[in-house]
Amino acid sequence: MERKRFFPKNTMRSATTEIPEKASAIMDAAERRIRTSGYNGFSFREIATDVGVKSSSVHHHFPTKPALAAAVARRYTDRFEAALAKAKSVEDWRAVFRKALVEDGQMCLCGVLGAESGDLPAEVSAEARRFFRRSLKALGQLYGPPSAVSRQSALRVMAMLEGAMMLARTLDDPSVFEEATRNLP
Amino acid sequence: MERKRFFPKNTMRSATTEIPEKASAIMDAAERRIRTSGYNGFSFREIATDVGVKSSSVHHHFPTKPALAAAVARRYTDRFEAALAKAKSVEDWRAVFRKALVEDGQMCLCGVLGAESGDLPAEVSAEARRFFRRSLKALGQLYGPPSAVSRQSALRVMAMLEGAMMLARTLDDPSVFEEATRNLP
DNA sequence: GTCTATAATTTGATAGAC
DNA sequence: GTCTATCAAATTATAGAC
Repeated sequence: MERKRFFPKNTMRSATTEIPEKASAIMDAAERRIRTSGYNGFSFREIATDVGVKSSSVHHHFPTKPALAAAVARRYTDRFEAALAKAKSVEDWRAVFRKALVEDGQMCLCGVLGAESGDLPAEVSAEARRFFRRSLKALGQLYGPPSAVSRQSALRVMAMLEGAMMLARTLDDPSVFEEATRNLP
Repeated sequence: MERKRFFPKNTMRSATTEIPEKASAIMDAAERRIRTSGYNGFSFREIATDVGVKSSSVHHHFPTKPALAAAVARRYTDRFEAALAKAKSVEDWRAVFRKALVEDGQMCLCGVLGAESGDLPAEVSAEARRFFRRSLKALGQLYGPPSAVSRQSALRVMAMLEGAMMLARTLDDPSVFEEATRNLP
């Protein structure tokens, strides 16, 4: 028994993202594929199959592949920042990366994009760059006011977390992540 | 004026690799492409164009795409180990990564493959795994005989170098690598 | 919004002449 | 070993009916 709706079904917005349900499902599928195979490793048809529609319907929501990937990266950055908005220590950061790796078995989306950023569409590499600029700024604040020292600490931690994730996945051994990131500065 | 040859021209071997000249040129092109765009980011036709032949000629030297990528990764590992055979400190390791990044503007081949290792052909991901296993072993020896401590040091340094490379490339700023990897343990 | 149909291109791979 | 020619499949993307 459905209750009366304040909005027609198709235009309902999720409380957090303001993105239509179907577009959200498409982005979910695309995010999973990109985090597994990279930007060049997914197709509109795969995404369509994942969601249960045809590829032309995916194009209706996202006109081009770069546009879809950029939207996914932007949402990823938003969620990442929300998850770490209240982070008090580098251990909170470590926990977010660990969770993605161990529970979801996934890489950092922007780590994957960054690795192949050599010839990514401009709008996609721009989102990857934005992710790291913002993350480094937030991470640096854990080490005091902006300075050469706090910046270096942020760079070291970010490099470590991203590198450890890639190593753990390649070696198919989560303990690699635990070992590499134990006792971060 | 050519001197007499001991081998027909086509089967001359390079002194270091024992790989025919043409196959070597194909691997050079493939390596450059993979380190820029990843495994899913290159095609036989692009490689053929780079080398100045047709794609069917590439297939003559390497029957399939996974076979070509695996051969490239194997040769990369060999060269990497040769370059670091006499390494006395972690600074030597850092120098090799820096050179690739700054002088050649390229990522670590196996770092790129590792990032998209989620659905790589088995023979390709196996080579990426082999690269890191062997590298970690060699790197650990800088920190004394095999132990939990030397293993952890190797993991930390490797994660840092790979992560710093990816960060520097994504942000298009070599100083990111310098900062992140200054004063490695 | 989703579908069918299709265009235009690219992909990995093979057959066979030279 | 390299070429031409070709294949079957997949790719991104668009037009238009419902």
